[in-house]
Amino acid sequence: MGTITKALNLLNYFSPSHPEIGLTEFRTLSGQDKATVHRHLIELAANGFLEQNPISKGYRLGPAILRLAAVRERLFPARSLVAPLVERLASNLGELVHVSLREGDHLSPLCHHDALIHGTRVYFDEAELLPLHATASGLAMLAFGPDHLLSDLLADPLEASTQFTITDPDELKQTVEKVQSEGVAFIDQGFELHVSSFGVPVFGDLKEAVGTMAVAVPTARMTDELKRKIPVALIEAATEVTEELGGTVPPHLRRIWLNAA
Amino acid sequence: MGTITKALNLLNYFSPSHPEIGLTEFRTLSGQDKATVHRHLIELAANGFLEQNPISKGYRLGPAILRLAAVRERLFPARSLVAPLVERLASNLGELVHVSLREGDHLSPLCHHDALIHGTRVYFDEAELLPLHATASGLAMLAFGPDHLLSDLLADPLEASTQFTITDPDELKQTVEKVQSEGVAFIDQGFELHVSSFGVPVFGDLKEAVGTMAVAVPTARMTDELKRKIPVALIEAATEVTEELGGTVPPHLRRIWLNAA
DNA sequence: CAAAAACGGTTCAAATAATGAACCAGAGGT
DNA sequence: ACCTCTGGTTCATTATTTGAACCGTTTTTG
Repeated sequence: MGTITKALNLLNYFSPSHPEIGLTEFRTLSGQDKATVHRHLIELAANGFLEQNPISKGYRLGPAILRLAAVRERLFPARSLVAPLVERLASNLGELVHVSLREGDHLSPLCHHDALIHGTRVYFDEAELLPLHATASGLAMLAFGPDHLLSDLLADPLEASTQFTITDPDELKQTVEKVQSEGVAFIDQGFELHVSSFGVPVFGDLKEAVGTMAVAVPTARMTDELKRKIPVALIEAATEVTEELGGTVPPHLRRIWLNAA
Repeated sequence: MGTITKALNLLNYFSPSHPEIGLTEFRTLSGQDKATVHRHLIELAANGFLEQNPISKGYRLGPAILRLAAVRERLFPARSLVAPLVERLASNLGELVHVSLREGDHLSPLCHHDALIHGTRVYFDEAELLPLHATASGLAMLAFGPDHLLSDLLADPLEASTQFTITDPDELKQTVEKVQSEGVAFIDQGFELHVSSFGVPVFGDLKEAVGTMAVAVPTARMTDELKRKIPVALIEAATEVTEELGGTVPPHLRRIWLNAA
């Protein structure tokens, strides 16, 4: 692991429940030496990626990130283009919908929306990276994204998020093949207990999936009717998202999706 | 300059007019060896800070930035808190207003708004870092930010953005002192030709300025009336911004501002 | 209230990782 | 068919990163 990766990984420890992180905590989180972490923090701060609270000495995410995000959104306004489609689908289904983009061997939430019409709801953290083998989104990415993802993933043992997470390599391969032939991924409590979800790929300017769109439903509320409705609605919405991103759905998947609808 | 800084600096070459950058162009922009740049790009991409267009082979900003920006905004929603104040002031004055935060020895735009009621308007690029000695915002930061900023800046020769930029160290020192005593910075065409601007500091949880608020006006439109109106309105708005950020205006500056109003 | 633990931060020799000149391979262009 | 411009790779040399030990404060705690 290069120095750059080590430093950038420090940024991933922040989350809404963890707004400010001190030196010692970074050390335990990252498992690296204190001096190393400190120098990385200093350098990240000098570049505006972190800023230090002068009182508590803790670090938090800095303004450079906002600046770059503004540039990215201007160049490639994925978020603002996709958000309305996510909201519409969430309202139609009355369930949580999210679109995520691939970030290395994980998925990074781009935006999400929850209709909030039910008493129970799925907790979704936009700060959290989604694993590929434990989520419906991830399966969709494995099935329609770059080929190397699956083989890379199988190189190491699969980590279980719940007791339902697929950890057997052969089972994962078969599941991915099933998703490839059906065009929609479904996972029951693979990432969070009591949450089931459907996922489909979305495409950028290439033939490989660049991201995914998914619906997450509390398992208790997952009726047969929803199991019919969600894939159809998801396919339709994902097609629109793909178009908004300037991409095209590969012909073979388009045929599968037409049959499913 | 450490490896991390070198890599992160690569991200700063992106701008709305420069959405995608190739390896060779990065090499010329950064002046570093091709192999070095390439490895840095690969590592940034592996962490989601960049993504590569598989057809053109060019790189663009990646999804990790959006994810982190979402976290930062949730933790410290500066942008969303400040935006309405910026819009209101811009509408009141009919001119471009922006709020920027300090990012090392530069200012990083947080948000801006232009009332767009005039035929001519100031071009403002949220991707561009603002120098401290050439902008009204920068002078306000030098005057009320950390002390080391001015001395650090004077260590190297001052770069001229226009023929009106202050490049003489003594003149800069005097100007900063003037800003300290008056509470408001004014610069005429110091950064862009035909643009004049006023700037004031905004404060975070500390006694040092964490950012600035500024109004930029085409010089041709800068009447005596505007020169009276802008500082007063700016002081009022900056006080509100400081409050929104959870900060306080230092007592001595508060007194100066009261006299000015 | 004093001892001690915890925290942020620094130092410097040792070791590892970054570097860059030279080298591939493919895509256009002439 | 040739040249040139692109992105990308290699490997010995070099310089930067590394981390155990150390320092000075702050905050627990017996």
